[in-house]
This record gives sequence, structure tokens and C-alpha cells, in this order.
Amino acid sequence: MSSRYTAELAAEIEQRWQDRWESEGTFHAANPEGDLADAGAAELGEKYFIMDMFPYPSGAGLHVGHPLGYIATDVVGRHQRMLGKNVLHALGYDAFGLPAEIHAISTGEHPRTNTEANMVNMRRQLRRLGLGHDDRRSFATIDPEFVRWTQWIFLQLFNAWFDPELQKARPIAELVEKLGTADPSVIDQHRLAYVSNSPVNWCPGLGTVLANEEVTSEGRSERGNFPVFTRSLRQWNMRITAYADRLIDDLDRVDWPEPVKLMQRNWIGRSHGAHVDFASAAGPIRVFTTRPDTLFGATFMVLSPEHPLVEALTTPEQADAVAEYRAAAVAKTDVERQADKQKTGVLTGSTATNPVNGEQVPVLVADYVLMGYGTGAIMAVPDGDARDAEFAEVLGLPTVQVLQGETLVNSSNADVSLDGLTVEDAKARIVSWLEANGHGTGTTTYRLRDWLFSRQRYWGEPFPIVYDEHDNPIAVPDSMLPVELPEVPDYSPRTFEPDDVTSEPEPPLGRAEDWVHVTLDLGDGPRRYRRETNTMPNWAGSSWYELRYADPHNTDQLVSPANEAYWLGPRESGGTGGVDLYVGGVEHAVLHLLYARFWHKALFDLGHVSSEEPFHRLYNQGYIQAYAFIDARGSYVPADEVVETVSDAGESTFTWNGDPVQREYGKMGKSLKNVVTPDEMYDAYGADTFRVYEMSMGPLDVSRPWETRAVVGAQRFLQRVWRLVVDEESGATVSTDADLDDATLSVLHKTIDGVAADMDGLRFNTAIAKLIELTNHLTKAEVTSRAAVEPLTLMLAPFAPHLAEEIWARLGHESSIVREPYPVADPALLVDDTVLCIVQVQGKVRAKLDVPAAASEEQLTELALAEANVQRAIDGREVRKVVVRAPKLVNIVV
RNA sequence: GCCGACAUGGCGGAAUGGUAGACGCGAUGGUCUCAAAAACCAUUGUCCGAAAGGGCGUGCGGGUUCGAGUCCCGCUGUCGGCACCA
Repeated sequence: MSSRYTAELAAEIEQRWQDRWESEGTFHAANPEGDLADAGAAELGEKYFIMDMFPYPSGAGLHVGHPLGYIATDVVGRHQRMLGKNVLHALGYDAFGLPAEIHAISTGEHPRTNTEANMVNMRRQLRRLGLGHDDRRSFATIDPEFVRWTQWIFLQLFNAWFDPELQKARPIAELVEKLGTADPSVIDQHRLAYVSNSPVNWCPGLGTVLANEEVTSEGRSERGNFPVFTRSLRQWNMRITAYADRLIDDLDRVDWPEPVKLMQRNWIGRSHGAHVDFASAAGPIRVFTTRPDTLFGATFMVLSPEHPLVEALTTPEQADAVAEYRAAAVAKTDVERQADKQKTGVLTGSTATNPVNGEQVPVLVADYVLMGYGTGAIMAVPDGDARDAEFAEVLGLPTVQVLQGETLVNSSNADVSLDGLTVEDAKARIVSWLEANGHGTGTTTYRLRDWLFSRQRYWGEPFPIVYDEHDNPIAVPDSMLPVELPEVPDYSPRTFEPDDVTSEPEPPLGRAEDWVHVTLDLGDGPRRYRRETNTMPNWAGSSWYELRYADPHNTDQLVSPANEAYWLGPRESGGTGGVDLYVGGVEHAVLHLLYARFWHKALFDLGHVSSEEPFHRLYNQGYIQAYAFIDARGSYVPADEVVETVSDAGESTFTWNGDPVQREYGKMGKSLKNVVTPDEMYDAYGADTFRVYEMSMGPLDVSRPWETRAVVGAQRFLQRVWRLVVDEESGATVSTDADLDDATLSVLHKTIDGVAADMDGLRFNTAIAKLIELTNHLTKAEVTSRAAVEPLTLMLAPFAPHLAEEIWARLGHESSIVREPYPVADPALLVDDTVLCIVQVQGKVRAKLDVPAAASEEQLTELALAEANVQRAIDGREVRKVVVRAPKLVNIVV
């Protein structure tokens, strides 16, 4: 039988090693304490905690783009293990969510059934990749034990308040003590998880409310693209705004890509300015402005249509016009408001007093002022703000010039003058004047809103909350967790006509009458309670799952302090702690990553974790894209049946069944008929080839097109490595124990040195290129000595682990390669006796010289000038200057 | 509109301010074969040249520098985020 490294042989090798890894528990990582502690181990050593953004178990199965990040983290994990680290790497499933619920609604089957079937299929597809995961630590967010702790965290937040003085969360009992009252109407206002009757994004088409983050800029639902209306409804919220400053400031302490940090900063949107009170008949109208320096130019005021003072300020003459305007505004979605090109608004008939000059300025209502930002009221300065100028133009309102370039003019009263000051100086002076005279204060506002936390869905975590007869929310005691989902006859919330603004949410849990109404003894005897029927949003489980990997089976605690401190705790003083490397797509830059940071910080404040941030280092992998092809009718045609023809001019045209088709570039997807699955790659090449190809395609953080045709390059490389060790005809091991020649020794150690640097920087594409170069050198020089082949195999192990194990075993090693020490370069072998010296004339290369590494500047100049080609380039001109970077470069300037 | 990232052969991509195009795909030629596949070897930015060698080349226009794909300024294009945020 031939011993060629074919897909069949690869499959056999891969399966065999996967079985062995599993039976030997090769990737088990020991905990300091608890059920995963290793009694025999004396010392755990240095840890490395690596995480992927865990997958949603979709029914569609995987395409070749999905494993990219999982392969990359596996390469890192395997490399770290060979560096002697105790590596924690596991994969869970984010298994609540709408797709399973939609499937359940259409089939009548419980969402758990389908979700679990999908997980089985996904585990099978992923197992064949040979990922070095500790399977004991896998979980799904729908597991009752996981739900229990998600609910427990919710109760921690429910039973906590944010102390603005200390800038941290504290137990609610301390607030009760501080305020001297336990009155729910007071206390409930301060909880980190609280119920409020406030404007929310109501989506009748989905029958549920949505978080701001789930609403598109077009004012529609991210899912389903239904209109979303602002409605005041009683819903659960998370006080994430309390953490706005810490969420911004601590970005400076984590190792994240700058663009992601910037997106979070922009999302939180901290802006410094001032609150200014304008006196009016209805009392002071408070505005927020980032430009208090332009206060002398405020010629009118604008209130949002929802502003509470509108009614009191409206004069009888304007009552009809204002009522009509407000009614029209309410009926519009946010996007429709923005779609109106021309600004609109009406006078209230009242005026207010500009505190700096006593001017009576008219007060108007206009929908370009949003209730949700600042105070919902602005001072309008047509000279400073383009929108105010536009509105002033439309309504013929006056303008006063207060700015000349960057300098203030026309801005003084008897008490204070800003004239001639720069913007920054003027801001400081006017704010101190406002504060001294009781007209306002310097302040900071945020774009970030509190996190709307309830959904009218079935397939989510139930709230561990019941209501008493006064409708006060009461925590279900920890001993009764988890609160499990009841069986219901119908999994869908009631949905409405997408445009039905007046509809009211009706969650599916409301149908489980027996479940909703319960008798509980919460310490004061059995009483009747009503359960919360909303469920938590999809983000809940992913907001804390990093903690559970560290102690997945703990039934007494979320995570034991010792296990948390070991895996996540800060390792240097002032450090944030957190996962050592978190890899995933940039699409989670704000939502998931902001929510997870918020929960983690709250748990830190309450003393449950020692780390201040969940993810110390974040890395965004790129996406694998694909070409799709459309025929003349605009339908997608199967991409793998399209034929490419290249003209003599080098231009490609594409045909399908002889008909021309158009190529477009984008995602891989079933509907685009361009899906390539990992299973196809396993069958055609084997998992190791697939892994090497994905890692060699380009830098990990850049998106690039999939090209099945190019996978063979990775296979050829692995076949060359195989042949260095195994005779294809006989299957015999051909390695020798010969010493290496100087040239090979030098190439080997340069490779080890270069690959080590590339591994540290996650530059797997160039690391593989260097391994290919080494392999090509060994092949050409006919070197099969284990002195070269063993280090090559060790360096290849993170990328092609099965092949590396097999070669390692055939070289006579009995134990797995997984924890063999990674090769280290000998610095003495990195220096050559002679080096290539580039000789330039006027910056252009004119000669390449082999020179002694120790050559002096004078010697190099002499050698360079002696070259005929250099002399020809100088062409008799005077040498003005010679730049020498010994020993590699000489540049002659004439 | 505001903010950010990116732009290199036919393709994916290499390149601490110092040889532009590593490595891979594809293509062309060859070895092996009755033949083919596979594998292996060679060539492969472009133009002039028999060769030696030379000209031109990293989206466009400037600049800094002995030397710029890389740094600075100004454009263009592509992608991403935010968007009446006061």
C-alpha cells in the first residue's frame, strides 16, 4: 500500500489522534481547586486563557468561513502549551435566540429540541478540525445550571445600586440604611436592574420591544426590518449609564484594537458642556449645551415635542397648532422625522429669559430636538449651529453674531465679557459666571442610554422576579433558581400590524397561567404572586460566560474566587485582569463587548470577581468572503459550476451553462449558492491541509476571498514535509541521525527565530511561509536528518497537529507532541560570516556584494567603488557623499 | 455630514525608512509516462536588449530624506461605524 499523504491517509491519521487526545484528556486544563483540580499536580504554572466568541448553533451548519477564528485560537493555544503554559481553551454555545424560536413557532416543536440537534451537528463538524479544547468545560447558555447563574447575576444587579461618590455598585441594603427607608417607591428607583415606565422601541411587527442597539439607523428592527416606534412602556432596564465613565476610561487599560475602542467611545458619547436655566412663566427651562460660550447668541429656544413643559408653556392662541404638531410627531418613526428635509416647528407663544442678557427669547417646539438626549430642550444659536441656523431661516427668527472665526464677539454684559476670548477660554469663563450666579453648571452628558433588558419572547431566560399585590418587583430567592421556562401552547408573542402604534406587548409566557400565578413563601408565609412574563434579551448569557469556563461545574458559586483569580485575575498591580486573548468578529464591537464589560465591572464592585475587565486582549479576525454569480434574470447560480475564461488581455469573463453571468463579492451563504463547507475540505484534503490553508491565506485580521483552487498549495506543503520522514513507497521512516551542514543549520535557526516572532504577533501567514521555505530547503538539499526534521515538526504542530503527532510518533517518540517544548533559536547561529551588501548610486541598486559581516565603513566604501557597474553609474561625476549602513548598505551620492 | 480603516503582479498576499513582489495559487516550458493524472524541476511585474545591462513600476498630486510601498500634506476610490446628539 502506498504511503502518500493523501486525503484518505490524512483522514485516518486525524481520526486516530483525535480519539487518542480524547481518551487521554490531552487538553484538560487543571484548576487550582474544585472538581477540575489535578490532585497529582504540584504546581499549575503560568496560565493562558484563550477564548472565541462562542457560536450560535444555527441549523444551517458551518461554512469554511466559520472556523477561521477557532483555528487561529487553537494555533495560539497549542503554541502556548508548547511554551509550557497551562492553557484554558473551550467552546460553549450561545443557544437562546430568535432563529430557534421562529423555527419552533413554525413547527410547533420545542426550541430546545432543535437547538440541541443543531449543537450535535456543530460539535461533529468542529471535532474534525482537531481543536484542542477542554471538553469538560463546554456548556450552552440554555443549560439550566447556566441559566441559574445568569438569573443569579440579574438578582445581584437588582439588589445593587450605584454610588456616584464612590463610582461603584454597592448592595441595596446599604442604600436602605443610608436613606433610612425601605420604601420600594424610593429604593426601586436606584437599582442597577430596574423597572421603568419610559420611552422604549416598540416593534409591533415583531411583537416585542428592542434595545437601541437593535434598531437600525433607518428606525427599523435589525431583525425583520419592521418599523419601530417610540412608546412609553413598563420595562426592565439595566443602569449601564452609571458606568459610562468607567467604560470609557478603562478602555485605556486594555489591549484592544484602536478602532473598536473608538467605536465604544463614540457609542458612549461623552460630551462636556453646561446646563443652563432659562426662566419662564412655567418655571426654569433647563437646556444642555456643549457651547455655553455662545450663550449671548441664543435668540430662541426649542423644546422636543415630548418635553414635559410644552403644555404649560403653550398659550391659548397656540394651543391648536402645538397639539396638532405634537400629534403628528408622535405618529412618525424617528426616521420619518429625519427624512423631512425642511425643518418644522411651531411657536408655543411663550418666551423665556436668556440669563446672560435678560433678553426675552421665543420658545418653540420642533422635532429636530430629541427628548432622549441632554434635557430635551436647547438654546438655539443660529450663529454657532447649522441646524439652528436652518430653523431660524425657515421661521424667520433673528440671528446675532457672536463668533468671528475662533474668537467671541458681541458677548458681554455688565458683569462678564467674553469678547476677544478663544472658544475654550470663553467656555471656562461663562461656566464659572453661570455657577456663581445660579444660572447653570458645567456638566457632562452621554449618548449612551440605559440598556433595555426585557423582551416579549419565549426562548430566553425568565426573570427571577415576582410581583406582589402592589405590583412591586420582588426577587425570587437564590434557593429557587433557576426559574425554568414553562411549557406553553404557542411560542410566539402576539404580533401586530407593523404600523399599529397603539398595540400593547403580550409575551408568550403570559399564556402559562399556572406558571404565572404562584404561591410562594418568601419569609412572611405563603402568599400569591404574579411572575414576570418577559424574558431576558439574547445578550444575557454572553455577558458573563467567560467566568463560567473557569469553573463550569460549580454548584455553590458562579465561579470560585481561587479559580477566578487564577484564570482571570490581574497579574501585575494596576492590571485589569481578564481573558488573555479573545478572538471574534468586529460586529460585536459595541453590543456584546459593552454589555459584558458592564456586567463584569458590576460583579467586580460587588466582590464576586477580582478582574476589572472581562477581556484583556481583544483581536478581531477578518471574514472569509466569497464570490457569487448572478445570471441575466438576477438569480444566483451555483458558484462551483461557473466557468472562468481569461481573455488575452487578461480580463476574466464568467459563464454558467454557457450563459454569461455577473460576479459579485461578499458573504458566503446558502441563498447566494456559494457555500463551501469544511466537510468538503476534510474529504478532499484533510483537516490539517484545511487548517494550514486558512492560516496561510493572509493576515488574520483582514477579510479575503475563499479560493478552493488554492487549497492544494497547503496540501503540497504538507506532502513535502511527510516525504522528509516517510518513504511513500514502503512507508518506512527515512530520517537519519546525521549532523546538519552549516547552511542548513543557519536556515533552521533563522526560521526558528522568525517563526517565534511571527507566532507572538499572530502573523500565522508569514510563519507558515517561513516553514515552507525551510521545508523547501530541506527537500532540495536532501536533508532528512531528525536534527532538522524534529524542530520543523514542532513548529508545524500548532498548524497541522495531527500530521505533526504522526510524524513525531514515527520518529520514535511515545508521548504526544502537544506539550513538547517549542524550539528555541541559538543566537550564535543567527549571525553569518558574510552578508549581502547592497550598493546604491543615487538610491538605485547598482551592485550586490558578498562582504564579511565585520567589514568597516571604509572597507565597504572601497569595495563598492571598486565595482565596475558602480563606476559606470557614477559616470565620472564627483562623489559628494557616501552613506554607509554597515554591513548591509552603501549609498553613493554624486 | 462626522469619525475610522484600507489601496502593492492575472489572484491571495510579503517587505524594523535601506534589494519591492517572500510564500502560495494560476500560467508557460521541461522531467517521468505508451499516454494521462499526480509529483518533481525551471521560468513568471512591465518595457528595451542576443546578453551584459538599462528604463518604468506599490491609487493620484505634492513634500521630507542620501534613500519613501513605509513618514508628512492634499486628493480619489473602496469598506466599516455613527448620524438632527445641541
